[in-house]
Order: sequence, then structure tokens, then C-alpha cells
Amino acid sequence: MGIAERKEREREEVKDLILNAAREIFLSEGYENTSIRKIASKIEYSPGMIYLHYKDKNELLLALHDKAFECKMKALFLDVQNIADPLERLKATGRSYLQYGIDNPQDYELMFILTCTMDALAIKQEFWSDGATAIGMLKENVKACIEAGYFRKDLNLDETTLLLWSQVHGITSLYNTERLNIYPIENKKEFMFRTLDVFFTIVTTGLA
Amino acid sequence: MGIAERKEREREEVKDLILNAAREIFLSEGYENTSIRKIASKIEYSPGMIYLHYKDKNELLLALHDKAFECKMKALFLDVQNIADPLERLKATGRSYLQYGIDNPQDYELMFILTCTMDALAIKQEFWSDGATAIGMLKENVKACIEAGYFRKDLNLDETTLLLWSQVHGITSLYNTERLNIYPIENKKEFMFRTLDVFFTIVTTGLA
DNA sequence: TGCATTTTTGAACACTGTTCAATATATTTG
DNA sequence: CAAATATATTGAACAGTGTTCAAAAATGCA
Repeated sequence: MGIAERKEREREEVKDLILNAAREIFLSEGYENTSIRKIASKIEYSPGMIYLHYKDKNELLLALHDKAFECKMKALFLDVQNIADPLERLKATGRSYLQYGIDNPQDYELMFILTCTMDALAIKQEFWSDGATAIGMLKENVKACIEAGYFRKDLNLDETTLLLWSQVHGITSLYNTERLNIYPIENKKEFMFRTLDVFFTIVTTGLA
Repeated sequence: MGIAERKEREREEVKDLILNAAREIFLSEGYENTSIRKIASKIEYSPGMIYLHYKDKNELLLALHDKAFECKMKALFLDVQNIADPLERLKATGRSYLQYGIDNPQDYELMFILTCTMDALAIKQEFWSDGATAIGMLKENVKACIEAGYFRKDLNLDETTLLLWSQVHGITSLYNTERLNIYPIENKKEFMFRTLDVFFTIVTTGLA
């Protein structure tokens, strides 16, 4: 009998309904102002009902994190895969990452700044596989740069990968947390991309 | 008559009493768990009393931010001033910054990650002068590196300064927000410092 | 239709930041 | 010294938070 299946499907539908409502509130009002009660009232359910689908708020936020990774970060890395030259691919990845980070500050916060997501993973005794996969692709790119002769062969793969990741993350997060307001520059975004270009310049002339 | 002066002094003492209690709770329990009621009960006052000395919670957190900058960040930059060679001074600053950031994650969050501090400044229509001063000193250091012939003369000062700042901030914040847990490395701190060394290596061999 | 099972509710608990009339303390004046 | 004024402090109240769970409503099955 298909009742169990239908129930399961309905459960998934409600879970998605919650997630989409949560996402809408999260994107428009931010992390601090996303409350269980607001989500519940948006989909016209009681607050307690959400806890029948998500263990707690952190798990719900982790689901939002997963969606952002699935929909955006994955696409970001796949989009640059058709760039044959590994160095050009690396540069394009960095620029796309920065662009995505400043265009989607809420998602970026959830993915790379807030610890509630890491807490949710820790409780489930799970690994941050989304992050590991993304950085793994970056690592492959670095490896290709070494093999193509762009970077020195004696470089440590993980160190070089972290170097790149932390550079773009640093610029992105300083901007998103308003720390770059110390610069009285009209076009801050251009300033950041120019800085990233300086980085790529010294990487190419220095790592080779 | 010295009554007004005494009152003023007493007000400052109470303000300090609040700040020290807040700091204790903040350092041991973190940002999320630092509440006005906890601070008030620690110093055996009513919650409302705190609002006679600090406009709101953000202003109190900004005061904690200021203290961290005053006590630690300033000392960090002054300590390296006796290093004559500008490049060695720059490297030492970067390493000290990273070390301070991972040794004092709560303070670091307040100074360079949380936006509540920037919100408090914005409401008071004030500039983030603590940050600007610190990065200004870094900029001076970069300038000295250019003048000493370590870096190319055509480099943009602000871009190069941001390059350095965002690199160390990136490593520090990725570690503090547990994102480096994707690396199954036993000694993560060593890994970070090695990465920073790679950065300085490419900076010296590349920026020159 | 009646019974059993599942789903959903919403009040309750212990918190949070913040305000403000009432109270308590301290100072000045008669 | 006592009364009047001025300052300091309180704590209840408001509107919110995440979370739980007994009770109520809805559904499935005989």
C-alpha cells in the first residue's frame, strides 16, 4: 500500500515548505532576525511543528547552509571547469568566490563565518563535507597549476591551497563585516578585485 | 566644591565595574552568552542600572572592543617597532597578529568579525578609528618595505596593505570559525604558520 | 461508525534586551 | 537638625527568543 510512501512524500514537502520560508526570512532579515516563530507564522503552522522536522534551530540553519552550497558553490566550481588553463581557472574561481561572497552576504556568513552550522555538524558527529569538497576542488586546481609548471614543484599542496582560500575569504569577510569602511574609497568592490589581482600577480611571478 | 568631581569619579568606577564584569563573562562564556542580566547580577546591581552607563548592549560590547584594542592590539604593533628591518617587522607583525587571534578568539571576534561593534559606531556616527590606526601602521610598514627596496615601487599602498591584512585575517578567522577542521592535521597551528611563511616567501620573491 | 494511530497545537518554561514609574539614597536649603 | 530638592537605583512590565510536551484535532483502519 502506498500510504506510507505518500506520508513520506508529504513529510518531505512540509520539510521543504519550512526550509523555503526559513530561507526567505533569512535572506531578507538576516541570521539574527530569523526566528522559529516567524517561520512558523509565515507558513501558518504552530512553532512546535517545526521541531517535528528539524531537531533544533541550528539543524535548520545547517539545512539552509547545505542548500546554499548545493545550489551556488557547486555551480561556481563547475562553471570554471571548462577553463582549460589551470592558472586562469584558479583566477576565475577566486574572482567568482569573491563576487558570490559580496553578492550573497547572508549565505556567505552561514557557509564560512557562523559557527552554528559547525555546531550542528559536530552534534550529528558529521564532517563538513561541503566545505571539504569545495576546497578539495581548489586543491586539485592548485595541483594542476604545479603540474603545468605555473607553480614550483616543492610547494606543499595544502599550504598553498589554504593560502589561496584564506586570501579570498579574508577580503570577502572584511568587506562583509564592514571593516573596509576605514578606506574612504568610493568603489570598494573594485578596490577588492584590484587587490585580488595584485595577489594573483605576485603568486604567478613568485610561486613559479 | 569637589562633590561633582567625586560623583564623576564614582560614575567612572561603576562604569569600569560593569566593563570588567562584562569582560569576565564575555571571555569565559562568549558573545552569545553574555547577557545584561548576568553582568548585573555579577556585580549585584539591577539590570536597568547598566543602561544608566551604557546606551545599549552594543555600546557595552564596543567598550569591550575598545579595551581589547587599547590593551593588546596597540601593544602588538608597538612591540615590533624596534625591529629595524621593515620586511622582518612586517613578518613579525603578521605572526603576532595570527598568534593573538588564535589565542584570543573572543576578542578577535569582537574586533574583526562581529558587526555589533560597527553598528554601535555607526549609530554614534563615529569612525572605526582603532581599526584605521592599526591598519595605518601596517600601511606605514608596507611603505617602508617599498622604500627599502623590498617591494616594487609601482605597488599601490592600500591594495598591498589589504593584501597582507586579509591574508592573516583569512587564516585567523577560518581557524577560529572551525573551518580548518576539514584538514585532518594534528597540529593545525603549525600548519597555519607554515602557510603564512609561504605567503611571506612569495611576497618577497614576487613583490620585489 | 467506532477505535487506534498519527499529526498538530499552543500554553508553559526559562531565557533575552530594554524602558520607566516608583522607590531609596544623597545633597542642599531653611 | 528637619524639610525639600535632586540624584541614583530598582524591579516589574513589555515584547520578544528557543524549546518542550500534554492535550486536542485529524487521519487511517476495521
